[in-house]
Amino acid sequence: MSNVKTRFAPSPTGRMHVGNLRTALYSYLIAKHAGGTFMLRIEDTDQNREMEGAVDIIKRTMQETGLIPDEGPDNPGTVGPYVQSERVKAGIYMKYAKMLIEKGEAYYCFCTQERLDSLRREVDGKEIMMYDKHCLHLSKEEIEANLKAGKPYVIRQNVPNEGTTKFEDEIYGTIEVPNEELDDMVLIKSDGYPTYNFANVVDDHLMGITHVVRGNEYLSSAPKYNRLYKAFGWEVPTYVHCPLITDEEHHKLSKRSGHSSFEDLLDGGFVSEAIVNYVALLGWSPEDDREIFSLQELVENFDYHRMSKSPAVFDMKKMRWMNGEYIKAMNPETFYERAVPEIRKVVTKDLDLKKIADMVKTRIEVFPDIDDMVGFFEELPEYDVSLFQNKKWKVTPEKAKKVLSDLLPLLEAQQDWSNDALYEVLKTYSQSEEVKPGFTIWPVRIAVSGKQVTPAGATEIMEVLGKDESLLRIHVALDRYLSDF
RNA sequence: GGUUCCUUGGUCAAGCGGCUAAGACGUCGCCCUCUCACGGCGAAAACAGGAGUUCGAUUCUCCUAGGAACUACCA
Repeated sequence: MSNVKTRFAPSPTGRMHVGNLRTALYSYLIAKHAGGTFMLRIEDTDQNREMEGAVDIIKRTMQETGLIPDEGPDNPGTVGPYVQSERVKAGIYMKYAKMLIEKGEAYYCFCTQERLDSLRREVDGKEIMMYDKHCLHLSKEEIEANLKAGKPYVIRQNVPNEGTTKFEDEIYGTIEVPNEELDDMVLIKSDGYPTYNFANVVDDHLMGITHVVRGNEYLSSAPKYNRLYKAFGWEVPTYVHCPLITDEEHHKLSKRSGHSSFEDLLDGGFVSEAIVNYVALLGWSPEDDREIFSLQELVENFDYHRMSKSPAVFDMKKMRWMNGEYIKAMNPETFYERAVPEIRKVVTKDLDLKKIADMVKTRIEVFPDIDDMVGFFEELPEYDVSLFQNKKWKVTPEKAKKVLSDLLPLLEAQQDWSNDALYEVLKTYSQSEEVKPGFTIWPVRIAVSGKQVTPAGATEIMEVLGKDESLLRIHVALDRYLSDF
């Protein structure tokens, strides 16, 4: 057992978008590849943004993706509690914040919202604010008096205005930031809750996290966290910042961007293994050309030193391709189970669903693709007579009419309505007429399906449709669509 | 605006001083074929620009340009 310990620390604000999912995945992989521990911590320090049921979504997502935490709210280890609101109640954060005040690394701030607002200014349409250290200069007496008077306060980190702060990231190397750029960020909010900035440092240390894996949006604030570790005299963890995942406009994926959450993808007919697999390859590549990886195979192969720095666009096309690969690799039973509900949306008749499922398996990328493909089994769609036209086989409506009229008595006499037998009938007829089988089959396909493109051969379709329905459809073609020719 | 990071085909990416610059998705073509798909074969398509360092830069350094992230009592 190695001593590597990572954590996934989401805040329960809704569905999990794929950027978060990938962070969780990389965090898991780094721990598991090293034989270490993977932990889940819930960061619910913002009561305003918290969403009912979001914790369940997180847990369910981790369950479905296989990213099972070794420690977490449901299976506590020795460093709990694993939910930050519970840690607040235990007084953990306040205790450490006060330690920082004693060291002069933090201070009480009693500034009102109005005063803070007055510090705000707008640049390029964006509002920016830098705290002016006003309360740093309060005397001991003033602070005491304010506290006694019950004035609301926050606790801020005290960052000097000179010098620079640097830290090491495993992916990005040394990052150095001038201190004057570092705001005196709030550590403890006026409601007594810690901010992410503070809770995260305290918890990661207390919970023994060795590798902090998180999104690259924290890269520029990481120096501030480093100052906190140093102020406490704690060992700084290994940082692994992951490159961003963006939409096709190259903007960070956010909850607002739509079909980008794990659950949205599941709803859209993607399988979770494919999602995990695809997302793993956004920002990391193996040594060889392999692209299909199970979670276990990822654990074996994942070396975080091969992570890339540049942001990656989430490409729905490739995601779909990969999902198609997983669908094709599914065993027929599993596929059948997942396909039936989709087929049932459009086919209510008592047909052989197993055969229909087999037809679509290599033709879809995502389950809802099935809908458009098999609707004609339920009901013959309206179609245009021009569909009978085919340049490759040189079929015209006139010729189609002859073929179908010729075939009708042969098919009516046909007993064995299996695909093979039916194909024989068509082939034999073609030979006697001295035409290619394709010439004969084309009109049959149109008549029987009302479509030029079908997920199966014409005779397979007839087999599923059954004799009565097939003949009925050929009659419809002759009487309704081809009567004028 | 400031700070930080990023920059190989449309997209994901390999490359870690010397290569005809991999591979995958997508696109296009051909083959297979009872249409479509699957499968097979093939094609088009990239080192942002400029200075250095070097015998030699996609690879190292600097500058420019472009993009992104951050800049909250959100995480």
